[in-house]
Amino acid sequence: MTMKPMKAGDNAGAADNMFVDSGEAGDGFLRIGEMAKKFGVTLRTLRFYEDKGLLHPHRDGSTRLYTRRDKARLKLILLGRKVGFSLRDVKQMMDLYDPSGTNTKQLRLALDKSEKQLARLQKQRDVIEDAINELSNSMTLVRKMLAERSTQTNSAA
Amino acid sequence: MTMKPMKAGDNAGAADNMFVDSGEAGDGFLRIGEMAKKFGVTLRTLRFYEDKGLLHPHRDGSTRLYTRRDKARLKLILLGRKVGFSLRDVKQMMDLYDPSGTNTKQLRLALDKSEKQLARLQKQRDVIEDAINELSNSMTLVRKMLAERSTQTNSAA
DNA sequence: CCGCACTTTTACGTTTACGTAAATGATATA
DNA sequence: TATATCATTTACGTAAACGTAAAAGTGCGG
Repeated sequence: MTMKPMKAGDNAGAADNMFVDSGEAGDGFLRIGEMAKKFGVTLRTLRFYEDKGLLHPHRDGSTRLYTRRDKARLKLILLGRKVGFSLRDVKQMMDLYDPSGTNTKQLRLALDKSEKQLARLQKQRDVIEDAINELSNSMTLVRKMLAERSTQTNSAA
Repeated sequence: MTMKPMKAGDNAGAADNMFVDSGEAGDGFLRIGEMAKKFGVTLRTLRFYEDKGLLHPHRDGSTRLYTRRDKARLKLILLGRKVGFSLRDVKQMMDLYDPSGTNTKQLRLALDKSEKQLARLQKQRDVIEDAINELSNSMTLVRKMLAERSTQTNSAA
């Protein structure tokens, strides 16, 4: 009876309860490879996040074991990245999290940062719109120049 | 009396200038500081562009002298940057410019690159729109959480 | 002749989020 | 045992577009 270490991808939505805190080996602990696959990131990324203090997986000897908490944190990190926060910002916000409190300060900070980030995003969008317009204009010009060249039989500068 | 070696094959009096200069040193030759001020870039930027082969100002000894041609090129560079081209792309397109030809190949390359860049820009815009929406949603959530917290107990008088 | 503004070259620093070895260890299967 | 897969740490590399000294040369007014 070989207890395999369970290939990643087979345990996607199984153990997801919030109150299991087994001291020994319980399922729901992912090794780095499984964690990476589950979230579509690389091993390097997970180690990097840990190095930056964003994740704190348990250890079995030297092997990282990711818990439900780590999954929640990673989910937040990836959301933060998606909306354009730097990892530093994400960390700053996460560091304020206190499971035994109201987290009002954390929420305020998050909201504050979010407002600024939203402004940045809107500005970026405007810049891009501008670029799109300018580029479109240039392309129209170039197309005209090419059209002229192809209708002309010959010419010299 | 320093006779600067004028390039013979250049465009003598071509109708290409868009600005009238006021602070030039000599016959329409700008020194680096004037050039920088005129275009709103730093000295470092001009030297950097030269180092990358995007600009080729003349020299009076060791002093850079920017001609009308350099101004036109810089204008193009800055336009390229604005619409999101890399300096490498800009160089690649400029390197194909031949004042004695029809420049069909250059125009085609520019158009090709432009189409791809336009696609990238539109994609970026979409990503940003996505981010804006996600962030807005998160903010709504956070606001609700904060509202709950403040309607519960207390309140700072 | 002095000082000051301007310019020159060289070259390392900055930013962000990882990529990419290199060398080694641990576990599992054949 | 041999092989394969997964894991570890350390640390330099990457990309883009310059920033920022550092140390020295050039030109002009006073």
